[in-house]
Amino acid sequence: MRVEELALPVEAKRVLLEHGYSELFPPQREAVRAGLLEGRSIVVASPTGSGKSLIALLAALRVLGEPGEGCRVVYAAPLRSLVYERAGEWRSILEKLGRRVAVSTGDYDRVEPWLGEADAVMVTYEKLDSLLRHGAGLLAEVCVFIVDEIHYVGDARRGPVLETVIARLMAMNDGMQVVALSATISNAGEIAAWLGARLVESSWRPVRLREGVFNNYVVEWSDGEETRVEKRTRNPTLDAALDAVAGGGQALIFVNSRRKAVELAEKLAAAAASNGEVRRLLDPGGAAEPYVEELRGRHEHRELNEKLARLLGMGVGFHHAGLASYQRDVVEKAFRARVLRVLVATPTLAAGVNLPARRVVVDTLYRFRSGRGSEPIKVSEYKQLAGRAGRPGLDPVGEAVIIARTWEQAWEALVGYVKGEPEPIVSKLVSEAALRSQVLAVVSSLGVATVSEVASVFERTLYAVQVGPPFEEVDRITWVLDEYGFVSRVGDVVEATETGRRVAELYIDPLTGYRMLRGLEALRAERPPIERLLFLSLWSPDATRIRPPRGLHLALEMEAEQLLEDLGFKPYEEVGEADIAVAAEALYTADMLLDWVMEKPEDAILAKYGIDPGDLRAVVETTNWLVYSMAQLARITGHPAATYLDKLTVMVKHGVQEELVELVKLPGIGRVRARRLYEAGYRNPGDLAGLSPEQLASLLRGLGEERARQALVEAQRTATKRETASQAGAQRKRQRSILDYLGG
DNA sequence: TTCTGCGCAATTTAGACAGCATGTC
DNA sequence: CTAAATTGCGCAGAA
Repeated sequence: MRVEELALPVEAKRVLLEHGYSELFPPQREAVRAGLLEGRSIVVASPTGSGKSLIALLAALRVLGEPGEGCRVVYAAPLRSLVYERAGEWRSILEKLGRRVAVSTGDYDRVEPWLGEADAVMVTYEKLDSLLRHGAGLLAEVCVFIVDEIHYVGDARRGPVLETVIARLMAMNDGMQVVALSATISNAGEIAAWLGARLVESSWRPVRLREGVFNNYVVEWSDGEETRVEKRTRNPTLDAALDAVAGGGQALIFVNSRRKAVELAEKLAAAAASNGEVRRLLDPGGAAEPYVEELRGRHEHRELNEKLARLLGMGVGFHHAGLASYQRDVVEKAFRARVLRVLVATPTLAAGVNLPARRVVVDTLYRFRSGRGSEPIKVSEYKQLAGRAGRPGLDPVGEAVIIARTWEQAWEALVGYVKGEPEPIVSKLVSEAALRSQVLAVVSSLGVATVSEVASVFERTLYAVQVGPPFEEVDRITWVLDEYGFVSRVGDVVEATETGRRVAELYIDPLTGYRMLRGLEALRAERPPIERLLFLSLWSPDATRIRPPRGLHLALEMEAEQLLEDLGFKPYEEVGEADIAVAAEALYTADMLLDWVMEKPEDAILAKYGIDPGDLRAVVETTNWLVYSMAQLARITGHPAATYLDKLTVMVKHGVQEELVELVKLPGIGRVRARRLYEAGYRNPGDLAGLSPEQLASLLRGLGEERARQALVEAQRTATKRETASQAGAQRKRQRSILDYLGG
């Protein structure tokens, strides 16, 4: 079946051909035969790389393929990176057809103001949930809903969001086409039945996959063949990788800890240094230079950049979530350019962007899970890793190799994983945390409703299909929310309170909101101590925390107990031991954030707390959101610290003291430059008025004149707006909501 | 007094979603 | 209240 033959508008087909799509892959053909282009709902369960993204695009083109009214297409995926990657393709194609594609994720900077008029809206699951909570009108006009990686419904943390969103969207849009894309799963039929969809199952891959188990320097492949592996480094994992490199391919090693990722990369580099053959196998020659320079040229993250640069220069890399995003980018690009022959990575790489290699080496099938010790990963997780093997066009066959350390392990790997079947997807909707959040969202959007009306929203979830409608659980949760003060329940009738509605919109866990409000009661002042405010944000189920070293545990816990008591929470009575341990972590993380807002240099913070750039970024990002939420809660409850919390939001985001809050809002001005300006006597945007772009640029190292000009324009704008605002006097502006720019 | 080697105890252990366009006398 | 792997520590004995 060829693209030309498809029942799509001529123009759409022309653009597809232009982009190199001509012949359909088998799963794509089957999807079309199953009615993809007639608007049938479809579940496609097939391996990574089998062409599911074109299936999604075809579904969009069915309704957006020619100019005219059309209707809305929503695409949802679990990771921002996936949304952006897909959006790039969609834009290049749909925009040629006069359609508007909007991307909306939690990255505020990238929200298009015209989201409300977009033809295609591309979002993360949570963002879609958030749009629903804000009552975005566009969601009632969806005719095609594409859910990528739908197997995430089985994920304990994110699955409940996904299945509720799907249920609500299906209920809102009768006859909506649902196109769900999934990895291979064992109960795809059940998922299809849930969605009222036809099932397309396929094991077809663009490159054949061979799986095997390494034991005692012999790889036993699933087809019974055996290959000997040469001992080059005496480390089985590295030798299994080098074996593929010797054959002209690249290898991707998956490990279960960051330390191991770095360690293996270093070991391989050491082997290259002492062994000529290994060195020749890996040597990137001058090709590594641009990547190495990019890292050495930065003046922050010195230690990590030097380590990474040294390794990249030898053709080896590591990759994990502790890296800053530019560092990850460099590593990914270098691997794609085949400058790196071996890359050692944690599972980030398997879930995120597409980065295949001829051979995938799975160092271990075990992973640590807090509270449960080391336990075997799921078969589906292994399949996800193995699925990265084989670069289309470059490798004749992809190979996945599991490293076994004993005969027993080898047997388990072969029988349980290589020949194993992925687990079925099971709904995780009914958990306290998931339900309280989702039930509040539903109550909040329904207005006044009976408990059974609320519960009926969950009738179209996967949980309802697998277990039955969760009526009793929903009923119970409404009482919990009533206790928190976010819902008022009288008899069987429920209604969200004002704070309840705001908590739902802010997208924080109701427990987070409840704790914040209670804690704020004990901090009734205009300027409560920063560390207490930070602690309150960090002691929440939504927060990202860093782990204190063991030695500090006892002291931190004692301090945490005291702090909890001061904030009005009774340790051991209402706050359990586990939450006190969380509080100790929160305290430690608050210490770090305090250094951050005191403008301690980033590298000094990383060293002091033993963390990597990516960790600091994660803490800053989530805490910024939580402090913002706390500020909002303070505002609507008339708390005196509201204004100060607004400032703290900016201080956390940029890592600055209070006096730099205004300066740091200017584009191109971060914590370092703002401090420089301040010390030079420019204490707020208005002070910059007399400066020319050249003057500003020369004042701030590394800032180009164009960026300087933009900063000055913004400074000018801020200064005048302030004047008009004060002239406007008592006239109070309506509280803005997200709807103002959603057009909902 | 300092260094080395051994065995046991202590320590550590992946990832990444969400809000928002301001506020003074 | 889990478990594998690595690091840290204390101690004995040698230099």
